Amino acid sequence: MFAINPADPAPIWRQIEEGVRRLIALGALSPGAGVPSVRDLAKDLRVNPNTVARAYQRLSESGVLVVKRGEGTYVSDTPSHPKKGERSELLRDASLRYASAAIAAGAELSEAEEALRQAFERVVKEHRRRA
Amino acid sequence: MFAINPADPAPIWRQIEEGVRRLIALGALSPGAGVPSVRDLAKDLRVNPNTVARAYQRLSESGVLVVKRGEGTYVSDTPSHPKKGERSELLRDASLRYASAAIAAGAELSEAEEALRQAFERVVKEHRRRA
DNA sequence: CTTACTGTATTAGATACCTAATACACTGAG
DNA sequence: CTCAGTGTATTAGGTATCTAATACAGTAAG
Repeated sequence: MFAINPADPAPIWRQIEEGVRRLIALGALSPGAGVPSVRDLAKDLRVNPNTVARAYQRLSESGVLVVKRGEGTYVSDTPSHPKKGERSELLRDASLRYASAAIAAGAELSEAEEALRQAFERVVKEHRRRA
Repeated sequence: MFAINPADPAPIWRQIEEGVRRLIALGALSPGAGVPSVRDLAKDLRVNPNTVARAYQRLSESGVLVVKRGEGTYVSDTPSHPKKGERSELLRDASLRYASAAIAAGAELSEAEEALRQAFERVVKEHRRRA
Protein backbone atom coordinates (compact mmCIF):
# COMPACT_ATOMS: atom_id res chain seq x y z
CA MET A 1 0.00 0.00 0.00
CA PHE A 2 2.21 2.79 1.30
CA ALA A 3 4.72 3.49 4.02
CA ILE A 4 4.62 5.25 7.36
CA ASN A 5 7.29 7.82 8.06
CA PRO A 6 8.07 7.89 11.79
CA ALA A 7 10.09 11.09 11.30
CA ASP A 8 7.01 12.89 10.02
CA PRO A 9 5.54 14.93 12.88
CA ALA A 10 2.07 14.18 11.54
CA PRO A 11 0.24 11.51 13.56
CA ILE A 12 0.28 8.02 12.07
CA TRP A 13 -3.48 7.88 11.74
CA ARG A 14 -3.31 11.03 9.60
CA GLN A 15 -0.60 9.53 7.41
CA ILE A 16 -2.79 6.49 6.89
CA GLU A 17 -5.79 8.66 6.13
CA GLU A 18 -3.83 10.61 3.55
CA GLY A 19 -2.30 7.46 2.13
CA VAL A 20 -5.71 5.95 1.42
CA ARG A 21 -6.94 9.17 -0.15
CA ARG A 22 -3.84 9.24 -2.32
CA LEU A 23 -4.36 5.67 -3.49
CA ILE A 24 -7.91 6.51 -4.45
CA ALA A 25 -6.83 9.66 -6.28
CA LEU A 26 -4.21 7.65 -8.15
CA GLY A 27 -6.76 5.05 -9.13
CA ALA A 28 -5.12 2.23 -7.19
CA LEU A 29 -8.35 1.88 -5.24
CA SER A 30 -11.56 2.06 -7.24
CA PRO A 31 -15.05 2.76 -5.90
CA GLY A 32 -16.44 -0.40 -4.39
CA ALA A 33 -13.05 -2.01 -3.94
CA GLY A 34 -12.23 -3.47 -0.56
CA VAL A 35 -9.45 -2.11 1.57
CA PRO A 36 -7.30 -4.28 3.85
CA SER A 37 -8.79 -5.19 7.20
CA VAL A 38 -7.77 -3.14 10.20
CA ARG A 39 -5.58 -5.96 11.49
CA ASP A 40 -4.01 -6.74 8.12
CA LEU A 41 -3.05 -3.17 7.33
CA ALA A 42 -1.78 -2.73 10.87
CA LYS A 43 0.45 -5.75 10.47
CA ASP A 44 1.63 -4.53 7.06
CA LEU A 45 2.50 -1.07 8.36
CA ARG A 46 3.96 -2.36 11.63
CA VAL A 47 1.43 -0.30 13.51
CA ASN A 48 -1.20 -0.81 16.17
CA PRO A 49 -4.64 -1.88 14.89
CA ASN A 50 -6.26 0.88 16.90
CA THR A 51 -4.32 3.46 14.88
CA VAL A 52 -5.57 2.04 11.60
CA ALA A 53 -9.09 1.85 13.00
CA ARG A 54 -8.97 5.52 13.81
CA ALA A 55 -7.98 6.39 10.25
CA TYR A 56 -10.73 4.19 8.81
CA GLN A 57 -13.30 5.78 11.10
CA ARG A 58 -12.34 9.25 9.95
CA LEU A 59 -12.41 8.22 6.32
CA SER A 60 -15.80 6.67 6.92
CA GLU A 61 -17.12 9.87 8.46
CA SER A 62 -15.81 11.77 5.45
CA GLY A 63 -17.66 9.46 3.10
CA VAL A 64 -14.46 8.19 1.51
CA LEU A 65 -14.85 4.66 2.90
CA VAL A 66 -17.92 2.63 3.75
CA VAL A 67 -17.77 0.29 6.71
CA LYS A 68 -19.76 -2.92 6.72
CA ARG A 69 -19.45 -4.05 10.28
CA GLY A 70 -18.37 -7.63 10.60
CA GLU A 71 -17.73 -7.86 6.86
CA GLY A 72 -15.12 -5.34 5.85
CA THR A 73 -14.40 -1.82 4.66
CA TYR A 74 -14.82 -0.61 1.09
CA VAL A 75 -14.16 2.45 -1.01
CA SER A 76 -17.32 4.49 -1.24
CA ASP A 77 -19.31 4.27 -4.48
CA THR A 78 -19.62 8.03 -4.41
CA PRO A 79 -15.95 8.99 -4.43
CA SER A 80 -17.08 12.47 -3.38
CA HIS A 81 -14.25 14.22 -5.16
CA PRO A 82 -13.44 17.21 -3.06
CA LYS A 83 -14.85 20.29 -4.75
CA LYS A 84 -12.47 22.79 -6.19
CA GLY A 85 -13.14 24.97 -3.16
CA GLU A 86 -12.10 22.43 -0.55
CA ARG A 87 -9.16 21.40 -2.66
CA SER A 88 -7.96 24.98 -2.79
CA GLU A 89 -8.19 25.23 0.97
CA LEU A 90 -6.13 22.09 1.49
CA LEU A 91 -3.61 23.21 -1.10
CA ARG A 92 -3.25 26.62 0.46
CA ASP A 93 -2.20 25.15 3.79
CA ALA A 94 0.10 22.52 2.36
CA SER A 95 1.75 24.88 -0.10
CA LEU A 96 2.32 27.45 2.61
CA ARG A 97 4.13 24.89 4.73
CA TYR A 98 6.21 23.82 1.77
CA ALA A 99 7.06 27.36 0.72
CA SER A 100 8.02 28.22 4.28
CA ALA A 101 10.33 25.22 4.52
CA ALA A 102 11.87 25.92 1.12
CA ILE A 103 12.61 29.55 1.94
CA ALA A 104 14.01 28.60 5.33
CA ALA A 105 16.31 26.18 3.55
CA GLY A 106 17.52 29.03 1.36
CA ALA A 107 15.88 27.85 -1.85
CA GLU A 108 14.49 29.97 -4.66
CA LEU A 109 11.05 29.50 -6.13
CA SER A 110 12.50 27.81 -9.20
CA GLU A 111 14.27 25.24 -7.05
CA ALA A 112 11.11 24.55 -5.07
CA GLU A 113 9.16 24.10 -8.30
CA GLU A 114 11.70 21.69 -9.70
CA ALA A 115 11.69 19.66 -6.48
CA LEU A 116 7.90 19.58 -6.58
CA ARG A 117 7.84 18.23 -10.13
CA GLN A 118 10.30 15.51 -9.20
CA ALA A 119 8.28 14.64 -6.09
CA PHE A 120 5.11 14.30 -8.15
CA GLU A 121 6.90 12.06 -10.57
CA ARG A 122 8.27 9.92 -7.76
CA VAL A 123 4.88 9.43 -6.13
CA VAL A 124 3.24 8.46 -9.41
CA LYS A 125 6.11 6.18 -10.40
CA GLU A 126 6.09 4.48 -7.03
CA HIS A 127 2.40 3.84 -7.49
CA ARG A 128 2.85 2.34 -10.94
CA ARG A 129 5.67 0.16 -9.66
CA ARG A 130 3.36 -1.44 -7.13
CA ALA A 131 0.55 -1.87 -9.61
CA MET B 1 8.64 38.21 13.80
CA PHE B 2 6.38 35.37 12.73
CA ALA B 3 3.44 33.36 13.97
CA ILE B 4 2.97 29.96 15.55
CA ASN B 5 0.35 27.69 14.06
CA PRO B 6 -1.14 25.47 16.78
CA ALA B 7 -2.87 23.37 14.12
CA ASP B 8 0.47 22.44 12.60
CA PRO B 9 1.47 19.01 13.89
CA ALA B 10 5.09 20.14 13.89
CA PRO B 11 6.39 20.94 17.38
CA ILE B 12 6.47 24.62 18.29
CA TRP B 13 10.23 24.63 18.78
CA ARG B 14 10.61 23.40 15.21
CA GLN B 15 8.30 26.12 13.92
CA ILE B 16 10.41 28.70 15.74
CA GLU B 17 13.60 27.18 14.38
CA GLU B 18 12.27 27.30 10.85
CA GLY B 19 10.87 30.79 11.36
CA VAL B 20 14.27 32.16 12.32
CA ARG B 21 15.93 30.44 9.38
CA ARG B 22 13.29 31.91 7.09
CA LEU B 23 13.85 35.41 8.42
CA ILE B 24 17.57 35.06 7.81
CA ALA B 25 17.01 33.72 4.30
CA LEU B 26 14.68 36.64 3.58
CA GLY B 27 17.25 39.12 4.84
CA ALA B 28 15.13 40.31 7.74
CA LEU B 29 17.92 39.19 10.05
CA SER B 30 21.46 40.00 8.94
CA PRO B 31 24.65 38.36 10.19
CA GLY B 32 25.60 39.89 13.53
CA ALA B 33 22.09 41.15 14.22
CA GLY B 34 20.59 40.37 17.59
CA VAL B 35 17.53 38.20 17.92
CA PRO B 36 14.89 38.76 20.62
CA SER B 37 15.69 37.37 24.04
CA VAL B 38 14.21 34.03 24.99
CA ARG B 39 11.70 35.70 27.29
CA ASP B 40 10.75 38.46 24.84
CA LEU B 41 10.12 36.12 21.94
CA ALA B 42 8.22 33.76 24.21
CA LYS B 43 5.97 36.58 25.30
CA ASP B 44 5.51 37.72 21.71
CA LEU B 45 4.57 34.26 20.47
CA ARG B 46 2.49 33.45 23.58
CA VAL B 47 4.70 30.48 24.22
CA ASN B 48 6.76 29.13 27.08
CA PRO B 49 10.31 30.47 27.35
CA ASN B 50 11.64 26.92 27.55
CA THR B 51 10.25 26.21 24.09
CA VAL B 52 12.04 29.22 22.60
CA ALA B 53 15.21 28.27 24.41
CA ARG B 54 15.09 24.85 22.85
CA ALA B 55 14.85 26.36 19.36
CA TYR B 56 17.72 28.77 20.05
CA GLN B 57 19.88 25.95 21.35
CA ARG B 58 19.33 23.92 18.20
CA LEU B 59 20.04 26.91 15.99
CA SER B 60 23.17 27.53 17.99
CA GLU B 61 24.34 23.95 17.52
CA SER B 62 23.70 24.33 13.80
CA GLY B 63 25.84 27.43 13.67
CA VAL B 64 22.95 29.65 12.63
CA LEU B 65 22.90 31.61 15.87
CA VAL B 66 25.67 32.49 18.31
CA VAL B 67 24.84 32.60 22.00
CA LYS B 68 26.64 35.02 24.26
CA ARG B 69 25.65 33.82 27.68
CA GLY B 70 24.39 36.60 29.89
CA GLU B 71 24.41 39.03 26.98
CA GLY B 72 22.14 37.81 24.24
CA THR B 73 21.82 35.77 21.06
CA TYR B 74 22.95 36.90 17.63
CA VAL B 75 22.85 35.75 14.04
CA SER B 76 26.10 34.03 13.21
CA ASP B 77 28.65 36.00 11.20
CA THR B 78 29.13 32.95 9.03
CA PRO B 79 25.59 32.47 7.77
CA SER B 80 26.71 29.00 6.65
CA HIS B 81 24.33 28.94 3.73
CA PRO B 82 23.31 25.34 3.41
CA LYS B 83 25.19 23.87 0.50
CA LYS B 84 23.27 22.91 -2.57
CA GLY B 85 23.49 19.31 -1.41
CA GLU B 86 21.87 19.81 1.97
CA ARG B 87 19.30 22.11 0.46
CA SER B 88 18.35 19.42 -2.02
CA GLU B 89 17.92 16.96 0.80
CA LEU B 90 15.63 19.26 2.72
CA LEU B 91 13.68 20.08 -0.42
CA ARG B 92 13.27 16.44 -1.31
CA ASP B 93 11.55 15.68 1.97
CA ALA B 94 9.38 18.78 2.03
CA SER B 95 8.34 18.49 -1.60
CA LEU B 96 7.46 14.84 -1.14
CA ARG B 97 5.12 15.71 1.71
CA TYR B 98 3.55 18.47 -0.31
CA ALA B 99 3.12 16.34 -3.41
CA SER B 100 1.60 13.58 -1.33
CA ALA B 101 -0.90 15.95 0.24
CA ALA B 102 -1.76 17.54 -3.10
CA ILE B 103 -2.39 14.20 -4.79
CA ALA B 104 -4.45 12.99 -1.84
CA ALA B 105 -6.55 16.14 -2.19
CA GLY B 106 -7.15 15.27 -5.83
CA ALA B 107 -5.03 18.04 -7.31
CA GLU B 108 -3.02 17.95 -10.51
CA LEU B 109 0.59 19.02 -10.74
CA SER B 110 -0.39 22.31 -12.37
CA GLU B 111 -2.68 23.17 -9.46
CA ALA B 112 0.02 22.32 -6.95
CA GLU B 113 2.48 24.51 -8.82
CA GLU B 114 0.11 27.43 -8.92
CA ALA B 115 -0.58 27.10 -5.20
CA LEU B 116 3.14 27.00 -4.54
CA ARG B 117 3.77 30.19 -6.48
CA GLN B 118 1.03 31.96 -4.55
CA ALA B 119 2.38 30.65 -1.26
CA PHE B 120 5.85 31.97 -2.07
CA GLU B 121 4.40 35.32 -2.93
CA ARG B 122 2.43 35.41 0.31
CA VAL B 123 5.44 34.61 2.47
CA VAL B 124 7.59 37.25 0.80
CA LYS B 125 4.81 39.84 0.88
CA GLU B 126 4.15 39.18 4.54
CA HIS B 127 7.81 39.71 5.22
CA ARG B 128 7.91 43.01 3.34
CA ARG B 129 4.80 44.19 5.17
CA ARG B 130 6.51 43.74 8.52
CA ALA B 131 9.71 45.38 7.34
C1' DC C 1 -23.89 -24.12 15.71
C1' DT C 2 -18.90 -23.45 15.23
C1' DT C 3 -15.27 -21.07 13.50
C1' DA C 4 -12.85 -17.38 11.70
C1' DC C 5 -12.89 -13.25 10.21
C1' DT C 6 -14.81 -8.34 10.32
C1' DG C 7 -15.06 -3.35 12.98
C1' DT C 8 -15.37 -1.42 17.57
C1' DA C 9 -14.50 -0.35 22.49
C1' DT C 10 -12.00 -0.21 26.82
C1' DT C 11 -8.10 -0.01 29.86
C1' DA C 12 -3.39 0.68 30.95
C1' DG C 13 1.28 2.23 30.18
C1' DA C 14 5.11 4.78 27.66
C1' DT C 15 6.70 8.68 25.31
C1' DA C 16 6.91 13.42 23.41
C1' DC C 17 5.61 17.90 23.82
C1' DC C 18 4.11 22.04 26.12
C1' DT C 19 3.39 24.71 30.21
C1' DA C 20 4.48 26.64 34.73
C1' DA C 21 7.31 27.98 38.43
C1' DT C 22 11.81 28.39 40.13
C1' DA C 23 16.60 28.80 40.53
C1' DC C 24 21.39 29.57 38.96
C1' DA C 25 25.43 31.74 36.59
C1' DC C 26 26.86 35.25 33.64
C1' DT C 27 27.05 40.17 31.60
C1' DG C 28 26.67 45.07 31.32
C1' DA C 29 24.91 49.49 32.95
C1' DG C 30 24.31 52.69 36.72
C1' DC D 1 28.70 46.61 44.25
C1' DT D 2 23.71 46.52 42.72
C1' DC D 3 20.50 45.45 39.66
C1' DA D 4 18.25 44.18 35.62
C1' DG D 5 18.59 41.40 31.81
C1' DT D 6 20.85 37.49 29.50
C1' DG D 7 20.86 31.93 28.60
C1' DT D 8 20.37 27.66 31.09
C1' DA D 9 18.65 23.96 34.14
C1' DT D 10 15.37 21.51 37.01
C1' DT D 11 10.97 19.83 38.60
C1' DA D 12 6.20 19.06 38.15
C1' DG D 13 1.81 18.55 35.75
C1' DG D 14 -1.26 18.19 31.68
C1' DT D 15 -2.39 16.61 27.02
C1' DA D 16 -1.96 13.97 22.77
C1' DT D 17 -0.29 10.05 20.57
C1' DC D 18 0.99 5.32 20.12
C1' DT D 19 1.22 0.75 21.87
C1' DA D 20 -0.51 -3.44 24.06
C1' DA D 21 -3.78 -6.62 25.66
C1' DT D 22 -8.54 -7.78 25.86
C1' DA D 23 -13.19 -8.06 25.05
C1' DC D 24 -17.53 -7.52 22.48
C1' DA D 25 -20.78 -7.64 18.48
C1' DG D 26 -21.71 -8.55 13.76
C1' DT D 27 -21.00 -11.46 9.31
C1' DA D 28 -19.97 -15.38 6.39
C1' DA D 29 -18.56 -20.05 5.52
C1' DG D 30 -18.25 -24.89 6.79
